[in-house]
Amino acid sequence: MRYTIEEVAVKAGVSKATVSRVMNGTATVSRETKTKVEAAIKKLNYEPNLNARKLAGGKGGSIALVLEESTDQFFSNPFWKLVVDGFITYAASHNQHPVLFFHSSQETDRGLASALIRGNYDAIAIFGWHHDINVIEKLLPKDIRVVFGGRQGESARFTHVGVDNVVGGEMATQHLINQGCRNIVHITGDLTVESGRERLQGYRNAHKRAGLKLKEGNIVEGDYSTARAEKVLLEYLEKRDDLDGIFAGNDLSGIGAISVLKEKGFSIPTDVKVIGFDGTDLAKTNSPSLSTVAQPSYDLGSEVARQLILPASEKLVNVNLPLELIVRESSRK
Amino acid sequence: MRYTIEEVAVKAGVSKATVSRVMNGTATVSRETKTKVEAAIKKLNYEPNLNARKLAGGKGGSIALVLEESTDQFFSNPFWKLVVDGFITYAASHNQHPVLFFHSSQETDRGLASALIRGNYDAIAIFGWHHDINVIEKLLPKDIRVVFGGRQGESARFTHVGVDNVVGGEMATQHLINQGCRNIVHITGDLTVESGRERLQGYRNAHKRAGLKLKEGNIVEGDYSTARAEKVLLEYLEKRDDLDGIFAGNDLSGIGAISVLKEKGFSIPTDVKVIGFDGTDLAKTNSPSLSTVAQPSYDLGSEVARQLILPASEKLVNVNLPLELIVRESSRK
DNA sequence: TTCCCCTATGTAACCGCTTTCATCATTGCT
DNA sequence: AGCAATGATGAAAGCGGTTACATAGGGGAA
Repeated sequence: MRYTIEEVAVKAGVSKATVSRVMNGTATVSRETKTKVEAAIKKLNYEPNLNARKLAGGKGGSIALVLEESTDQFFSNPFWKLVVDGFITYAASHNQHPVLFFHSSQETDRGLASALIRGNYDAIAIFGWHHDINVIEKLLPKDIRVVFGGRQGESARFTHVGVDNVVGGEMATQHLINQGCRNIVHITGDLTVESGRERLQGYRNAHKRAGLKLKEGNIVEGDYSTARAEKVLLEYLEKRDDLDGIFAGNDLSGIGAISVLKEKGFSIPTDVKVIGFDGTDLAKTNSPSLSTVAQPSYDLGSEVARQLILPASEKLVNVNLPLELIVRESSRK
Repeated sequence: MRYTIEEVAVKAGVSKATVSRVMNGTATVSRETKTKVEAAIKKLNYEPNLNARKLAGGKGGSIALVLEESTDQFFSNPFWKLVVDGFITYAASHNQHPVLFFHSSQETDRGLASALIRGNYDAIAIFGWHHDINVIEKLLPKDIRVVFGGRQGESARFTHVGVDNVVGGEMATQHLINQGCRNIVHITGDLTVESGRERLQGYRNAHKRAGLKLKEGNIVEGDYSTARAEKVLLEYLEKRDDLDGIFAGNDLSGIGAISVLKEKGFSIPTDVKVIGFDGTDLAKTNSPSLSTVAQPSYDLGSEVARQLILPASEKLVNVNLPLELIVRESSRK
């Protein structure tokens, strides 16, 4: 059976209270007593009962990572692998064993909130949330720390770690313009998601700044998937074929675009230059290799984890991570 | 603030005990009282405190899915997506919101066990475990149900849901033999994992049954990844090139094998026939499409979830799911 | 009617931990 | 030497549930 704090106390010849103090470092305990208690803990292989601890008001040292993504997107986009890696690795190095939640769209927000509440985590990271942030704000107890990943938060209560997708969209578009493109198609990301809308905004901004007129017809709506990008680009090409550049909402879409272009006999980058977004390995290994605006995905994960684990006293602030333009074959002059 | 059982009791005009009984259905309660209590619960939007409940000995209704896979493998192999999908979907349809654990190899087994213990789940599914099953057996309290996925268990205490990998290996190899292959290379899976060893055994069995002599040199060790398959096959081809069939440990490896073969000028399936394992979409969309021994991945996930959720009174039994030979271009005559 | 059993519900103990409050021994100052 | 401040520790009261045990009606059999 599992030992309890009582047994540790007896073994160490002290009271439960003292054992608790030693474990949590919440009060001064003499060196001597501390040593005794620690020895007892180790000898008994004692694991505190988290339920009891949390019930009594203590922190449990458990954190959760919520992924509001279809499993399709999640598994097909290497971006997520890096984020998760960064998150888990950072957490592990701080002795935390994070738990993952998938929030499939079939479920209600309340369902998720309910699961999170019941799970009683100290801190929760949420990636890809594209609902009303209020749902979370209302449903979760105030003492649970929440950090949003990859999103520009508008909440006073929660912080976020992300990238400036507007700037990213500008970088990508500007690059194509610099390379001589004048008729750039944007295969958007998922426009129900903030990042998708922001990258589109960047695309608009770059046109304005360069004094280029933007044809609304050049904006075709994707959803971050390869299949969808291929489909919408094909539809686009049925109507016009004078494009000379494509800014795809992410690498997956960019790869889809390239495969369609190749199939249709366009030469890349001579006829059409293409750039993606995310900076995944897929872009690197694609043929031709795909230029991209790279997000520090791994760092995104680890920074979020860092914020989650920071002591409660620490004041959190929003963090914007840098983007990097990576030029490869698909957009060379 | 969150309401407690006490407040529900007051609101309903009954005692805490009765509220508890209504929630858990652990004793007979009159229709009338039951209705009152349920109304109170609904009106207050009451969510029981899981910690308190579990502390008091109740079941919490939380289940965990542990994935003992490198995130690399996990994200690159669509097999896992289906398993997770099946698991989550089944659980969701039974009002369970499962939690995922990644067990990165950096951590100690104890670390995982410790996290699991602390998390206090009612039931735990473990996929891809390739350590001593005893670790789990020793560390986890006896009242936690554990089901292993994709593994032939040898434990009296735990059940498993999986496929017969030996038979699968035989099916694949036998198929190639039927197609006329006489010099079949086996790019093994990860031999540190049971499934890898079993598929290899099937490969051996098929040779024996067919009365074919097996060249040990034809067994090249992969690790279920595409990259590794390409590497070891290239090494193999440097020495001999008279092979006429390849049984790859999984689809990922099969795809790697095909790309190497194509590059080296072999024609598929004319010169060399190839078959993979798993039945992922990757096999279907590959060019040429890859024959495979399909696992019911989705069902694997959902069956494990089903076992996890079954009432405690139910006696669990090991389940072997059927495999299916799918013949595609890569192994046609 | 009386006794017994069964149903419906309340009372209170307990799960394992944290934390407030009280106690006691020191230590430092005046 | 006397007293306050300080440090170390124990006792006990919860935290929000579950459940064993007790109690109070009601109905049927004797």
